[in-house]
Amino acid sequence: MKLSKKAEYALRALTCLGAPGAPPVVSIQEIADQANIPKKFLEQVLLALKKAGLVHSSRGKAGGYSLHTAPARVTLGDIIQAVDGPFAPLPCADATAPVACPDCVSLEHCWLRGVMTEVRQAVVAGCEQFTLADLCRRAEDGRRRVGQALMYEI
Amino acid sequence: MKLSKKAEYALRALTCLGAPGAPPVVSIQEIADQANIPKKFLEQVLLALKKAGLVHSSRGKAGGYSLHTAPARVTLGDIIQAVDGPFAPLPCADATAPVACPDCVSLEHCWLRGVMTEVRQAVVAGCEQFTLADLCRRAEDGRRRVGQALMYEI
DNA sequence: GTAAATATCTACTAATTCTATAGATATTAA
DNA sequence: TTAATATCTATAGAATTAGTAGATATTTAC
Repeated sequence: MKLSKKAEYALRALTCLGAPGAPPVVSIQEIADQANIPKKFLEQVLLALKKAGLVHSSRGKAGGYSLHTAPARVTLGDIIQAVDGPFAPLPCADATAPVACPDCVSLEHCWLRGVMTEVRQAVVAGCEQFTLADLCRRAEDGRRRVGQALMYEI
Repeated sequence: MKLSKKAEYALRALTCLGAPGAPPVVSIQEIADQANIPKKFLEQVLLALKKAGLVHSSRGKAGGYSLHTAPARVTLGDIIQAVDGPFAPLPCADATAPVACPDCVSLEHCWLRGVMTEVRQAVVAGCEQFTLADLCRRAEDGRRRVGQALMYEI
């Protein structure tokens, strides 16, 4: 129940791309600078976001990243799961590919499975309340109060 | 977003203590055997549960552990937080002792704090749907279908 | 009062996961 | 052809989680 650095960086990077006035394409280096993220680590984060279809990339000179989906259609849950993998308190409570836990003889008889499935759903619902558009708006509000230098303040 | 072994063992141990027909006091050794938990690790789990006021212990011959609170008044959230610490996606979104995150200049200006606070509340709500009594009932149902040997099947 | 069974405490080791870095390669535009 | 960029694979370092070891304190029964 703790936000990973990967997820934190993903949120910062995406709000960077979705910030009002942001250029249409932003390089890894620029994102790393603005959002205060180790560049090589950010690479991996952006790759994951790309794999999940959240960003688009272009190579070569003047290349970089841009949002692939409208900020209002991307939820906080989408972002976290893109970099950290699916929410699943137990292997048997995974939404799409449930498998039996090591100590269990079968999925069906696990007495925690139903419980953990509902917990997962609650987490997902909690994360789907918020869209990237919300995050960008909040980040912008924060910047207005504190100054442009703090783009990367989470 | 993954249940720790500590939490898993805590759930098994407590359902062990709260099982219908369980003796009023159960030793660590007996819990470890019934619930298939490494004994020395279980020690630490039970100490944490005791510190959180969920179980009571007695030493000496015929000593052991018993539930301190009625199963219907203990939630899944209480149990997980007792062994894993408070739910807090970010340090600034802790329910009782919020502190600024490393990259933040202050709590107040963090644009993620409000978001993560609501996410935490959703998780807590998801975990408070279930009480230890629910878990014990589900575990008992599972045992009836599969056989007493599978007490420890999560 | 002694022995046996128990919980408690402190410390350590092992395994795993998370975070970050390194370096080579491919692509694009000027 | 060069410079700026993304991509890929591998690895190192740090932190957390999981598990183990051994000594100590407490209680009951005899």
